[in-house]
Amino acid sequence: MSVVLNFKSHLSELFAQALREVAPDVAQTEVLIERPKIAAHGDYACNLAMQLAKPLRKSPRDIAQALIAALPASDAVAKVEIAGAGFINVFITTAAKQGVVCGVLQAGAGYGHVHIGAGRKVQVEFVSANPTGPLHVGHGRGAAVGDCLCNVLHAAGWNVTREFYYNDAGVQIDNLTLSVQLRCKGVTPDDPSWPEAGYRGDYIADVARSYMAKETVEADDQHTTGKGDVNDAEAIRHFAVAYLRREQDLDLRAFQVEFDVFSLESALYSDGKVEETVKQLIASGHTYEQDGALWLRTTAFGDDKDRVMRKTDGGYTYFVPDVAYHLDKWRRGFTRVINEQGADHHSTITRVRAGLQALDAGIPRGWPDYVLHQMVTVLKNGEEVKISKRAGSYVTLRDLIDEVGCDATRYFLAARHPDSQLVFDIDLAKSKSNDNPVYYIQYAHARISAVLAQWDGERQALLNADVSLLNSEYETALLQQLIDYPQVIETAATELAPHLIAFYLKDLAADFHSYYNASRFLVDDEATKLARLSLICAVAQVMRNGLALLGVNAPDKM
RNA sequence: GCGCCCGUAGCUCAGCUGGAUAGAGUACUUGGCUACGAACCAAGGGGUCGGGCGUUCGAAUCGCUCCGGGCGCACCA
Repeated sequence: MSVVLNFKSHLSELFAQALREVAPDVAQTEVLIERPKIAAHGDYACNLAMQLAKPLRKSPRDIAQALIAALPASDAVAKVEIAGAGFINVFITTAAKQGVVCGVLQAGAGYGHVHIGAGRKVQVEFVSANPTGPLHVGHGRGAAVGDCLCNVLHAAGWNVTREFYYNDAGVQIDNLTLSVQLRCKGVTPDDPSWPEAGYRGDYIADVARSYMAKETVEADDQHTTGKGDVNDAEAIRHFAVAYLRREQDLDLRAFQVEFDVFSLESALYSDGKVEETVKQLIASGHTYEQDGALWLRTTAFGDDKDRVMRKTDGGYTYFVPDVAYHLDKWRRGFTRVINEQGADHHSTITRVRAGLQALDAGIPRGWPDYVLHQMVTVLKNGEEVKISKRAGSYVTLRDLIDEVGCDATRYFLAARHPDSQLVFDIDLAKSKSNDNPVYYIQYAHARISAVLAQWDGERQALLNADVSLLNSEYETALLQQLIDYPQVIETAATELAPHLIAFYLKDLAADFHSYYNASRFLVDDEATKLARLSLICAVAQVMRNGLALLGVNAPDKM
């Protein structure tokens, strides 16, 4: 008997065959296999008969009857029945389900990986904060969601590149330079002369102090030393950017997020890529001069108004290097790019895509993809927290990591649908109790580790356990969870919804805790003991795999 | 005013490309450690899925509309 590890696709194939025989005319109909919510409705259900009722002008139940008669035999299928309006419910044999234990133990860390990506390249750009201050909670959400998404895509068979884009040029950096310079001169933000757009956080003073003390900072393998000259704006700019990039790098390291590539906006200028993009846009005929500025006719590509490319002062708006940057991504061979960013930047989507279309470079209309996360509100003692000492006007990612730890921060920031606003409750994330889902999941893993540690056998023996002994309701539920895991990864990857992993793990942990309370593992009967241990060993493996996708530790003790 | 996102139990949220009786956690009420870790488990109450109309055999899910909340509408990023 061959081991079936993906029942959904297996059944889908069986029904497709039956369909070709029963109704060749509509054999193109997509076969959907779903998991019913109620156990009495079987393990899998197919609604094909109901879909075909109209085109075939027959009753769903008659069609279901015919489909069942034509269904090829399979070792994995125990029973097929018609229910309700014409659902076809399929029951999987327990033997086939029990096979998953061996499957998990053999595949190990690779269990759950699927191949929908087929090794294709995908670039995920996330965080991409301006080097003008420490990372804030919003960047944290971007980091958690983006990193988890990358892990999920990798597990789904994609060849992933993580990229961070630094906007180290432009007006924001001018403001940063000015702010640091003023601090060097001893001017503080409460002084009346402090500019409206200036940065007010305490960290600006740190940068100024470090620059004046001629310290050396290291960022991206480059060493930058403060010149100590209050009047050299260029030196201050250079130093401030390096200083803050290092600071952000340290924030990311503390959050255990790593990038493959860092791209700099300034490099797009020095490499001539911005100029080249402008020339190409002009050549494509979608630009015009008006009021002393150069405009791009983005309205021709779905934007609600045209955009300025070159300002009257001769500088380019951020939009031009953005287009140049994305053209560069395309030329690097990324036919798929996903930009993860805060929803407050959503207006750039239309603009960047319009700019790329205007280039006539053969880039598809909907390229690149976007995942936008909504805003984060931080709550403490039931009240919203809006400021931090260091940054002044916002809560930093570092504040959260220091207060609740890396694991809990990552979990909470990744465990929500990106589309919904997030309330980060510091008290909840900190609580080492049953109301904290992170500990709930980690505790399940630690419990399994503790049981296995007390068992004096060889792990290898678990591979030969008689899994046919696993047939209690608790065991059946866990087997089904293990079977579902690859499907969860597939859905999370196609929907770009990493939060599904977090919910899955909570469900898996819940089923395990129930099992734990209802049964003993280290029993006298050797066969029973091995069977149960092999199951919980497989559960622990899947927990490790899933937690790794979230970037959360799976501790053996806590 | 225009665009994007959201509205599901008191609170925080799931609900996969429409499916059968809408689910968790938390809070509240009860019960379970001389048993592998009680950071756990079991049981109970709690809902016009924001309102309305439509499409469909079938809608929390799709479409339209209204109400409410967030974000964005720069020659800032």
